Amino acid sequence: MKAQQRKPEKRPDEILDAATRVFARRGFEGARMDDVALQAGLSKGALYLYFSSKQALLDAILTRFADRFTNMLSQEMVEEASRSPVNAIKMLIARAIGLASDPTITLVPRLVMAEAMRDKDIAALYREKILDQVENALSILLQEGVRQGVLRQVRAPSLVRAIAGPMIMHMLLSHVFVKDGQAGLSPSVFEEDLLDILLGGLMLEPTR
Amino acid sequence: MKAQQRKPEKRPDEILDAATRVFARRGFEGARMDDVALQAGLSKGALYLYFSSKQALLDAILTRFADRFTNMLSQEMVEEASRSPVNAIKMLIARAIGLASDPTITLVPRLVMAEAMRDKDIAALYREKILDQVENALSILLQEGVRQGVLRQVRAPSLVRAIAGPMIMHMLLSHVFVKDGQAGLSPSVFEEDLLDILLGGLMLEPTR
DNA sequence: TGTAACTAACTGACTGGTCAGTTATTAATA
DNA sequence: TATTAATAACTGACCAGTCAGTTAGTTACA
Repeated sequence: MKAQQRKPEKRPDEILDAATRVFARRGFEGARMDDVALQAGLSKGALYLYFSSKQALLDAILTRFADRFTNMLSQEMVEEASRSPVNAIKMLIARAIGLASDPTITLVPRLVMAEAMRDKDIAALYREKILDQVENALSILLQEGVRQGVLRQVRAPSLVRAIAGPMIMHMLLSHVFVKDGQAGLSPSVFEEDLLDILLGGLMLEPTR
Repeated sequence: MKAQQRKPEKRPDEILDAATRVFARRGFEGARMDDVALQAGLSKGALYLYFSSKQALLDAILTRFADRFTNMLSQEMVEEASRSPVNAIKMLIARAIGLASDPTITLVPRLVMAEAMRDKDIAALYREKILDQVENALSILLQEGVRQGVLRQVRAPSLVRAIAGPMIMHMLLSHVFVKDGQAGLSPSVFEEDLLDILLGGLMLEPTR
């Protein structure tokens, strides 16, 4: 279907989708605007009618993702926190594993991880828009759990590492460092094990 | 000091050190061979006397790191495994946190994470040379712990995610997504918390 | 209804700059 | 002097961004 026959008002989102795929595959530097255009079903020139530069495209991808992410940390979970922090953590982990297991949803986080290494601005943007949000949510859960006497008292930054870390690792092992010809760890099995470890601990008879 | 007055036999390592810094800072695609040469105190042409291409430089960086890494998973730890798997895990985590906290040592893992996204070969190399090694070591620890009745029975891939994940996250938060003007989480504090969580569990009165 | 005028959306050839890799030459040393 | 190490100037491919021109769709009017 030719470009002019599709709805022009959808063009920015179409272009961002295309750019996300291409950037994730080739990296920002390695991606060519011609490839983005091809993916979007447009000519390169047309891209510049909607975005002023390659960098602007990257910024827009991140901003769009950050906005969407905000909606993922649902209100529902925050409410559950006051009732049962442990249940809220279970919900959070289950949902996060679902997201981390999806190759499409993880495109942007993977892209960000790669680009943040060389671009302080992107790192700062992601830090503020996503990571701080996660730390904040976990901090509330933790505080409530400690108050109710059901959770161990640890520092929030440690908790972020202990919970978000396994998610990142799962994402990397599932979509980047793939063992080919071998089925990855299934989300439900991982969920079961991770809840055992994080909630109950690795040791069977804790002595600490 | 002029290039010709230094020892030529050290040149390959010097070049790899320089390339590691430049690649980690700019990314592989974004790095310029002129910058690598400048860092190494050489001209660009001289680089090509030691490495046949930019890609060869990257491969050599990874191979050298993989070789060094093998020595880090010390024999000592494997021996401790049979005596006390729990202690061995404590040692492993303490050492890994030390490594993950060091901005120089983490240069290569950070570089790899960025490049593996767009290069299947690099991903496969790192998977085989590093990640499988880690999984193997943890698997042995786990097996022994379960046999002795001190560790919970979980799948090895889940354990890799639960233990290596927080390390990666710590590395990312310490060296990539840095909150500026704010001191990061200290390694010793993180170690204390992570051992509490992983070994004893988040819940104070486990019901599972 | 048919057609002429208009315009938003798009195209693809082109340009200027960048950079991996090469080569002709020079310096150091045995 | 012969050999090894290194340089600096160069080449050619590549690509972000530009722009003159095209196309498809819309409005105005007889």
